[in-house]
Amino acid sequence: MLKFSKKADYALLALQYMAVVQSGVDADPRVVNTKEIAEEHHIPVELLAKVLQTLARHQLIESHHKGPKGGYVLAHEPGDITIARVLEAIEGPLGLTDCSHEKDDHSQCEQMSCCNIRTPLLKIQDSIFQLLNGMSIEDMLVEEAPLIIVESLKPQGVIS
Amino acid sequence: MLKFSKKADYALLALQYMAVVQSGVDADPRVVNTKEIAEEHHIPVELLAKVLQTLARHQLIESHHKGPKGGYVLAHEPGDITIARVLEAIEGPLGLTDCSHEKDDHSQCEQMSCCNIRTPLLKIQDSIFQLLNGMSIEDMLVEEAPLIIVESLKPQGVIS
DNA sequence: CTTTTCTCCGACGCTTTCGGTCGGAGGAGA
DNA sequence: TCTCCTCCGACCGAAAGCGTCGGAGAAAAG
Repeated sequence: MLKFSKKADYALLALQYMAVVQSGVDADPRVVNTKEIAEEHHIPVELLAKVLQTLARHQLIESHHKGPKGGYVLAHEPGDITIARVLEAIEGPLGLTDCSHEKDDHSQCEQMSCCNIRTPLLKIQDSIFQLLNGMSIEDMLVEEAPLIIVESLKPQGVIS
Repeated sequence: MLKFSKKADYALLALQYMAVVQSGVDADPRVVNTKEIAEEHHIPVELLAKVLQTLARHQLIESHHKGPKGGYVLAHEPGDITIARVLEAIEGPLGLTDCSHEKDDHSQCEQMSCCNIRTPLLKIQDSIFQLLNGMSIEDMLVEEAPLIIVESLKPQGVIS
């Protein structure tokens, strides 16, 4: 449960790799193609290609030099590409429950009227969003990942 | 993405309802049966039954008075039943990535040696765990859900 | 004591989503 | 102009999740 899909994993791997190459600390900044990333990380080429297509469609990356010597380039600074944006691009709008988003047909779930756990669940959801929005591809470049502190403040007057 | 399964939703709804009934603020404490919870929340009876079976197998609830006038009772105090425990009971051990847990056959994923995003992802995972362990069924009883603050401290010397 | 009724319990089938694969379109370089 | 390499969209099989059904057991009624 709460597991990232393979596509999400591949997307993060690819973006991190592209950021490393593009920042040019090891070599010259250059465009990278699908095959290179796939072989580097031992993942199926065709599937990664589809993932990169999706990222390009959501304008997180851009395809340059279509043809030989072509490839992808990050469309934004690594610090501007948050984990939340990547996940939303790959897997659509994210939310813990079905009633998290306004449906297009304005239909609401049957349990709405008698749902007593909606509010606390939305709290958890917001916290997770905050978490995923607070970390970006840039934070994945450094060896020491940023320290994230989660603090739970109990409300006054709870049953103890 | 990151969506709870229906079964997890039903489990939380049922546990919250049981806690309310068992605490006896509105009526006398009593055991509750599957049918009552299902009708109260408009969810399929049979599916809820299976969810409650799973919860009982993991000793989060106990079945009493098998037969007429029978039902379930919480096996622990509402404050001791955390969201994380419920999710683990329903959906198995939770983790963002495949390499989160030690496999029984000690096999590790192919990307292990070239995985540069494992550490930051584990950080996020730990934060979510902290979040889910910090909230319990008890916190779902009060109207005002507990305030959860997520704070992200950037490490020193990141690329800016 | 027998019967009935109500409950919990495990196994089965269907639908949807995810993971993976294939062929086609388009552009750059030789 | 030809060839090659890249990106792009559509297709298929597999797995998990969701929902349903019938059976076993125990308590209460007669």
